[in-house]
Amino acid sequence: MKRNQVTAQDVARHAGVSRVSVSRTFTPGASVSAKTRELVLKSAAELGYQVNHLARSLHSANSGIVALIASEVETPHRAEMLSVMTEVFQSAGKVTLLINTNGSDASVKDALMQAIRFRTETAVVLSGTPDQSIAEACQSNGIKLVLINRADEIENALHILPDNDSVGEIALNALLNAGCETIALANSDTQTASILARERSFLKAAQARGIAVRRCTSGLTTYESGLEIGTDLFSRGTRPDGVFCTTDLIACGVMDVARQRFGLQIPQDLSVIGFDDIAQAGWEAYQLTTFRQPIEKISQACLDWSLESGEEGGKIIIPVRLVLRESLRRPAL
Amino acid sequence: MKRNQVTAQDVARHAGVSRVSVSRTFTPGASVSAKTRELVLKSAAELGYQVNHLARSLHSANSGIVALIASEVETPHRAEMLSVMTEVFQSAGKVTLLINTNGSDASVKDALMQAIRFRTETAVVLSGTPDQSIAEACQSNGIKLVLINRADEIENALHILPDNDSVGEIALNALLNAGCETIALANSDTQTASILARERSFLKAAQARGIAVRRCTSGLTTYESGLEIGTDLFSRGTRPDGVFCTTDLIACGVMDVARQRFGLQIPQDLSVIGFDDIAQAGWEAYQLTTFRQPIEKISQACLDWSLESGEEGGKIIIPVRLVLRESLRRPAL
DNA sequence: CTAAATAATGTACACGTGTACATTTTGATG
DNA sequence: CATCAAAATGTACACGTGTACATTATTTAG
Repeated sequence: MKRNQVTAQDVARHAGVSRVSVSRTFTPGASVSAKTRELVLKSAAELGYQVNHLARSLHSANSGIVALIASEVETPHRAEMLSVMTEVFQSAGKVTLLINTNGSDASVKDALMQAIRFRTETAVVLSGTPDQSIAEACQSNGIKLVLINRADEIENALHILPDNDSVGEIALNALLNAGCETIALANSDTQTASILARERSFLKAAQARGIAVRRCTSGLTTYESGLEIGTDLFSRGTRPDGVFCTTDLIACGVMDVARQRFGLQIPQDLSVIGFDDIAQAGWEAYQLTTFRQPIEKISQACLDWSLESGEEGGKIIIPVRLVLRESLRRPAL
Repeated sequence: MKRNQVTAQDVARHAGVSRVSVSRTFTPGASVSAKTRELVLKSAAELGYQVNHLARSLHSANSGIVALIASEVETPHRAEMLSVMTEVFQSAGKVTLLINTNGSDASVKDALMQAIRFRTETAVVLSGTPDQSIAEACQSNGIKLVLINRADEIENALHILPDNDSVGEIALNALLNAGCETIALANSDTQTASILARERSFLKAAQARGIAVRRCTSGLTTYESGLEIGTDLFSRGTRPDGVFCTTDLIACGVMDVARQRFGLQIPQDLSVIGFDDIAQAGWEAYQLTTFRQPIEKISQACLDWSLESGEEGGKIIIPVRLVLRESLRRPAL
């Protein structure tokens, strides 16, 4: 019950050379005469031969495989992240295993187990937090661990996270500069490290100035939650005229419900700030002022660290930038 | 320069059993006593051992790897597709290699070469069209080929495409039922098989009824193209009051420019139909009537065929369904 | 042309795993 | 306890590749 595939042996026979000559032809820097290389390449092309990287990688140190572990892949921000990540890793000759951790809590562990089974060089965790035991299992199998937007510290892993602490101050300033007087914060109920950090820094900045903030949370980090939060915000109590949403999806929901159900004009009646700079934030219907993370830089940092030989982890704080659009009454300076 | 990893040998030593016993413990249906199995599992957990699937797969027929080949992964429809596909394949114990073919034409070929190198069981091509030579190379390496939304026929490959031919008739009827009198078609300039097919079937249906259709195309299949097309549609000639857009992204652009720049009300002044049913189509700001493909079914069909032992290809036409929302004046019956 | 140096090829083994076959252990039956 | 069947374990090899080492062919230096 063997699978039918073209092997180096087949090419060797077809080209009338030895099997090692085939191997050497496809090994950069190996010693083969121009003539036999020619023969081998021709036969390989004819037979449709490609080096079996699975076999190669059980001999050499590197498998050339990187695992991307993420949930909610269909979400705009995640999808962009994955797109850039795959591009960056591919341009370095790596190949990416996309492991979808939908829902289940245990699934991050399962995902990392898969990463081990396929002897991934690196595992980039974009959602969920691995516990120490599985992290150790990764490392004892020579797998480097990168955590994106995770607060929890894991020994020897690389942590990449946006500068959430400075976000609150910037957002608050922008809202105040826009002339907002009743400030609100819209967040999901998800206990994700990064959105909690944004919330915390916003509340802290407000407290430092003695400004009251109405905090309104609901559901998951989705557009639909934005609708709910918006409904709650505008139908009860004093209407806020400035909202910081921890996510663009939530912001879009808040904006839509503000306009459609409450007849509010943006930015005349309401200023909104989001986070992520998803494609829709730039759409005419929203023109949302939001924070952008340099996804390319994050991906590049992942790759660079992944290629390093060292073992020690680290922490990279990525600066974020406020992208000014029309959802603020007067652009902040 | 060996990589440090835990092997079955290590586990065997640690558990005081033979290496094969370890192998058998992780091979369903193999004969191991409960006692040694216990020992092995305990040691494996302690050492963080996971079976090396790369090594396993060069002995057995199946690698357990499936390749998803796509460009524009950050796009809503693609992202959803990938999300569902990975879920479906993962639930069957497979692992997915995401290969991003951004831009370059040759890159589909490169992607398939990667698929061969990693001895993928199946390669699902979501964008770009492979030529016959590389398709043959895949098959001589035992890789099954699935083409999604590709018109070109490839020997022994599975072709899955939506029922584009019936789309035109349905869309036209819906627009006419909504009372539209000046009909337009908005499309990108991309020569993608599926959107060309939709355009053709729409024009054909209109011609069969003697209805004139203004055809307006521009750029890539993006939101921004929608803006351009919309600008062109509403600033020159008779204003259409019904538009079929071959893609939701284009539809969103058309809707936005219609409202923001031309003050048109939807659906009072303009009825719009899209295709794909991306998440944004359901957002309050759009409420776009659009066609939905059963992505889960498509993915499942992929998986099923992938698991089949047979070699022969086939063609599956997937029915599409019109999702009625508020972008049509009067809902079609 | 010979000797030495270099390049090219061949041989043998290693990587980590699964499995056919042979062997040993266990358990059941008389 | 003896006998036999079944279960468990061990041995040896295979999967497709890379590479150290030995060997042969080719080039260079003298």
